[in-house]
Amino acid sequence: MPRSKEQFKEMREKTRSIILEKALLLFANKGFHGTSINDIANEAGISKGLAYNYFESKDAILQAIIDTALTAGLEVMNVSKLSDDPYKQLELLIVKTFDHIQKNDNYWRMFSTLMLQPKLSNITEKMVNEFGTNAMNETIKIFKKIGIRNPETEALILDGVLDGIILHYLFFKDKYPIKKVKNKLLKKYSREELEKIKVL
Amino acid sequence: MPRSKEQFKEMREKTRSIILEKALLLFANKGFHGTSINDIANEAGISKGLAYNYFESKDAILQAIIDTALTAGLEVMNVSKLSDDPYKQLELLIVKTFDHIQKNDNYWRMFSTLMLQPKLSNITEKMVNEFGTNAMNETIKIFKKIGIRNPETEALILDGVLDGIILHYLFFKDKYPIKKVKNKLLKKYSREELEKIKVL
Amino acid sequence: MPRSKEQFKEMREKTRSIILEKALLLFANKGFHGTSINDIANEAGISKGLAYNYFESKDAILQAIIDTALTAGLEVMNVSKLSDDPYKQLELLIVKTFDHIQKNDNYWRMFSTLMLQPKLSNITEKMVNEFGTNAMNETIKIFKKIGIRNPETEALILDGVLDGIILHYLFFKDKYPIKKVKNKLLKKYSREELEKIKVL
Amino acid sequence: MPRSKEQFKEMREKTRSIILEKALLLFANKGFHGTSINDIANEAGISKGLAYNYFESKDAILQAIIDTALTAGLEVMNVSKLSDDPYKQLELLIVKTFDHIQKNDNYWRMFSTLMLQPKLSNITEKMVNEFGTNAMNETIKIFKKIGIRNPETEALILDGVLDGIILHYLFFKDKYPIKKVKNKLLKKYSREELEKIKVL
DNA sequence: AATGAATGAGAATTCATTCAT
DNA sequence: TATGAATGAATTCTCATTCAT
Repeated sequence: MPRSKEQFKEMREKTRSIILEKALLLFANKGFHGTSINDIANEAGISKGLAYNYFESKDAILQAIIDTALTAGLEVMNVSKLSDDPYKQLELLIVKTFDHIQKNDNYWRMFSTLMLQPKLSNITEKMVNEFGTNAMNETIKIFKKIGIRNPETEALILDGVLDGIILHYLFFKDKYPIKKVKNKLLKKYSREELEKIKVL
Repeated sequence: MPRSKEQFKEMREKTRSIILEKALLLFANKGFHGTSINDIANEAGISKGLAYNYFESKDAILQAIIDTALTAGLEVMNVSKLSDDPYKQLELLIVKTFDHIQKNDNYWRMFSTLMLQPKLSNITEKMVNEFGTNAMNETIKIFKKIGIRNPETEALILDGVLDGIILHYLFFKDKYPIKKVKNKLLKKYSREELEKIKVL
Repeated sequence: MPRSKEQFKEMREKTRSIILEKALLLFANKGFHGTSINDIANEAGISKGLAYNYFESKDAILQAIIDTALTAGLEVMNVSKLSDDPYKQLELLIVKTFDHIQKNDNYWRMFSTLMLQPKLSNITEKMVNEFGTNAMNETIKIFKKIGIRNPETEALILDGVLDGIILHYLFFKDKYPIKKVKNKLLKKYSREELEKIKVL
Repeated sequence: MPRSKEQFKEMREKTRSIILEKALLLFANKGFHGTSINDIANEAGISKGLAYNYFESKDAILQAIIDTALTAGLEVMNVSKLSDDPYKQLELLIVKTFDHIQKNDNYWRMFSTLMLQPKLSNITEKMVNEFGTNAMNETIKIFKKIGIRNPETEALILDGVLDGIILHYLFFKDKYPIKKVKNKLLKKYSREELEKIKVL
């Protein structure tokens, strides 16, 4: 008597997510090129062949990881529906970004190593563009609402500082005083401070 | 008539720097893993075997590129001897950093892809630490001189925003409005603006 | 109410022949090596595991196809019981061969790709020998009855020309003027023509 | 001191032809799919990697074998420049074909296994078409010159019988009475016999 | 110093076959 | 009987590194 469709689906779901989980861990720690399918299979406790039952190539595993994260990541940016106050939105954007990175540091470490790797850019490019454009647009909208001069440039700087800090945090991990930096940033982008530089 | 020792040394030096130059170009465009020794040798117009006469491994080529750049890079940070005015120093730091990245974008593109790749971190770690610490110290010193509260955190933010912008610039290249962003940043870190936030 | 044994047997027989039918189609179109058990199972609408319930290996499927066809093929050759006239028999042999190939071109295309593949010859050798010998004997008998000199060599030539034309037809398919060639061949082996060359 | 260009060229030439020679032998005896690069390298006494220094893929080895043989094979067909007499040409065509096959049986055995294999047909198709068309044209020309009715159909039959006999010979090798068959065929296509069937 | 042929240790991928249910 | 997840051995291909000359 064969297993039921549900049972099979469950099995697949479980194995699939183990593969993705372990692959992410390895990609983040050893790099994409430094990780072999063998590594992933061993770590996931399955055979090399089985990995190919789930993903047609190593690239497809990466693709799946990125796709999964893309959805989650875009959600973070979506602060406009949480508040109408642009100052509050700004605060939320910063807070949620820091939160997200701290909770998903493996993913972002992996992603950072890939982002500028030209050979893989067909996989990452879509991600970066979709994500980046989305973040920028959101930030620009906020700055416009606040009434800051040159909202586009100001957005580039905010996104820059966020990404820069993320980069440093990913590299130095626990040695990086992420909390202090976050608070300072929140102050810099608080209503009081922004009022001062509105006309800059 | 045998060549003089000088001539030999000169030739070696020249070949060596051609290898490094071509390797950097390839690493930046195709990634470290995507570039083979063969590629480098072909591009440099020498044989594969000869490349090993100059560098004992592919890693050693990378090492040499990084070492070379480290020296040049550290020079950029050294703004304290150009002026005694901390505001002027800050301006110089920003201007020189942007200049440096624009003139050495291949190097930084390559470096970015490597920085977070743990397998190569024995090579890059030294670089990052030396460079990063140096930059931080310099920036902290300036902020202290200016009398800003929390100079360490402020320095982390400045270094963050610089690195973030560099990252975006490296990724988007000519599509990135680097000039506008630079000017905005210079304003943000000008005497007038800093006076306002001194007590932040 | 359990199904009767008859019903079960019938179902098995049906599934078995679906497998063989689909396998033949795939072998003919993608080659034996180019066809996976998965392909066959999918095409047959069953699971991979079930295929192994019917055949113990991929080779066994091939074996079964060949065996099935062997029986049908041998029937074609059996012209002696349809007429006593050797000229009529010759005509029938040619006509039936052409008919058979046109109706079973998938089978013969598959078979041709296999015939000279030594690794599979343990499977095909029996087939070729049994079939070939049979055809030859039949042809020799006819030529002897007609009274042609060197009936063995003549038979080799007739079998040769038939197989050669089949090969060309299988390769060129609809582009090959099979009808014209058949008619010409029938003339060449007609009573009138054979009388002329009897003493050749 | 490096080897001279000549020395390198010689080395390459030698290794290359060993690879091709051994590959042909293996392809003919074990089939294309039944032969691994490892087999070829072992047989050729070189490392697997070196084989890839000479040919970029297993397909490329096959391609090279076919290309080499194509040139040689086309030469065989070129009987028109050896004599102006169409009867003599016909005789030469038959004799040279038999000779060629006997001397190159490995090649033709390999080729036969490939010809109808759809997956490889992009490699073999060109060969078959070029070769087949050439042979046909040559034969048609001869039959036209002789003044036979339906020279095209007659050519299809001659080419058919030749290919059929080749096929049988390749399969049965020494058990096949190739000499007798050749002589009988020469008689069938001699001036005397053709005169008889001219009007057929 | 210089060449490029040669090696060999992996890497990704495929697929016939087995197995637990 | 039936399913498809799981295995593992084999296969193609890559490339840093060595070596003979």
